[in-house]
Amino acid sequence: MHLSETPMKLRAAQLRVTAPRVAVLEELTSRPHADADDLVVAVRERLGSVSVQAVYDVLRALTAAGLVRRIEPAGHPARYETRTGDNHHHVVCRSCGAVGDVDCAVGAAPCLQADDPDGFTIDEAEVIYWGYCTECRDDVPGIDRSTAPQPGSLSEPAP
Amino acid sequence: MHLSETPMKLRAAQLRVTAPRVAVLEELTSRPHADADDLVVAVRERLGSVSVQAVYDVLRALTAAGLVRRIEPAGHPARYETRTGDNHHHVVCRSCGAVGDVDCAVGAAPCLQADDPDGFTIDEAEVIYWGYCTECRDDVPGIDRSTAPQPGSLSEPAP
DNA sequence: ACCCTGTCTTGAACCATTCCAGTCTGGTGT
DNA sequence: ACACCAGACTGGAATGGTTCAAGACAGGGT
Repeated sequence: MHLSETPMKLRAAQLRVTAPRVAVLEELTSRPHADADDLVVAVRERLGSVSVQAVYDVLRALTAAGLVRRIEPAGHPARYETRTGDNHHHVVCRSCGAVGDVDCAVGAAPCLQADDPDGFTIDEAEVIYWGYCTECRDDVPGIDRSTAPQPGSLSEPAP
Repeated sequence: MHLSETPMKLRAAQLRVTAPRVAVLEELTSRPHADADDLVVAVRERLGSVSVQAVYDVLRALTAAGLVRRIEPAGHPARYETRTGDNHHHVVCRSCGAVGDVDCAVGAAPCLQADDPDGFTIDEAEVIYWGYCTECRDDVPGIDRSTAPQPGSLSEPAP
């Protein structure tokens, strides 16, 4: 995979090719689920200096163009990833905020057909799994599904 | 339903019974999915004056005790609801942020069994449906599933 | 009735993100 | 090649929801 194809992606998305954009997009490819701050640091290592706002601006442009997807887990800063278009969801560690990709076991959207959405017109379903990553489960003693803040959805099977 | 049973709920949850707590809990029962600011206003109408921090504090205590559930839709302030423990999810209006309850069509958690969560120990699955409420769909001309920012999960049925 | 723990108040800080005005530059047309 | 201009970047400041800190106060067990 040649990195030089990144500019072509930008072009294909009707976006100008600039150093910050290429840098953000490539860094994001090599480290999925990075947050804005991670990217600022990473891009600065590449280019010497970039303003925080430039990174946010780039991320907004890329998101609008559909090249990156924004994930906003409650209580954590937004994460970004380049894997777009496929129906996948995320696991988030309650402790360290680590994010992992999860393909829905059923493949795509069977339970995502909402039952009676009060007249809402639904166009997207977003699933976030909460739990603990391997490291945090080991670090924090006694963490198991029993110590979770809320019993939560999974622990209540259908009546 | 007597309002006076609210203190008993607090007691049952090992919480002290105070005016702000009773007020927050009862207001939250009568207006589900209220955000912190709504509650500050509502509680002030009842009690004359309460500090914003008291409301946040009460909400945190109630949430920790499992009496209320916190919903944090990306890009909107947190909402709170008293309906806890049952496996239900939410629809959020992209335009006005209105929130509605949705019972999963399948009843409970079939697709919520994550496939290969990278070693994560999952204890909860959170589903948020995005779309437009009845009013906003009418107000903003041309809104339909075709104008949605991202095609999203629902538009991609299983291969 | 007393005391202690936990709750409310006031005030300020926090953080991710956005807004603003100005300067610079990619890329298209001449 | 050159010039032009919409659109990107820079720096600085502001926003808004939420949380922290220190002190005054009060619920409720003893």
